[in-house]
Amino acid sequence: MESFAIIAEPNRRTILSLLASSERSVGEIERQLRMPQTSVSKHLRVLREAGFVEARVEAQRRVYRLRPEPLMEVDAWLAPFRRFWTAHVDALERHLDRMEQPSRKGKKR
Amino acid sequence: MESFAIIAEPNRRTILSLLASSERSVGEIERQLRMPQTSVSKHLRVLREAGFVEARVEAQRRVYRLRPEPLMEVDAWLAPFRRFWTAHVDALERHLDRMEQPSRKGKKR
DNA sequence: CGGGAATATGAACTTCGCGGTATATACTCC
DNA sequence: GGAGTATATACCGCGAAGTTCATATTCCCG
Repeated sequence: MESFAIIAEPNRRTILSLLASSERSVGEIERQLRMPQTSVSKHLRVLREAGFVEARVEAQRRVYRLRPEPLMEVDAWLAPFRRFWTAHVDALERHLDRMEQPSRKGKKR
Repeated sequence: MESFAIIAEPNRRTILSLLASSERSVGEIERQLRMPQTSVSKHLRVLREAGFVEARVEAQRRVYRLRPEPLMEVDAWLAPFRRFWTAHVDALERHLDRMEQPSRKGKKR
């Protein structure tokens, strides 16, 4: 599966967000997110195969942690659009500036 | 459908990227991306209903242009992870620094 | 060694979205 | 008003992915 499809799944995004704060075992994820263990394991498998996470074995636990690369890709795809929406917000601000009650002539800032 | 699911579709991402440079009519998209008109129209409908694009009617053409909000949401979701991978890249760089052939003692830079 | 905890895997079922084909709607120009 | 162009919609079939239930595997410990 492909990076964008991976993060299209809400449960997987939740798992990723959880792991963003720190690494966690399957059981911890299971309990904190109140989702069935089998489901957690499968999502983790998908995430692992796509390189979003990696697992360290610790006795009978598997501790999962984030890996940065795939999300960096997503971020890279978004980059070209940022120009666009900052421009938009600027335009909106200028617009609102012109809207702003014309009684007061001395502009703030 | 939800923002992340929308951009999970490769053709839709391509359309969005195309519109990032400038607005375009359905026919222009159809030709530049070599994809069937009916398919383009459907994807545009999905994108429109999710707020990624909006259409202006111009005679018998519809000219589509980007709207920033949904992609900004995606960007916002990504934000917390940026901390994470900049930290990682830094660690990697330090690691590579230590790896770097120890014969030469005077560091470059 | 046997039982229990932690995690993974497999199978069956269901839902959903995409692609394709056919058709409808809307506008323009003669 | 009829032909042609531009775009949208409806219906269908198929495959992919998610959920659940059952079971397998691995490890710990008394």
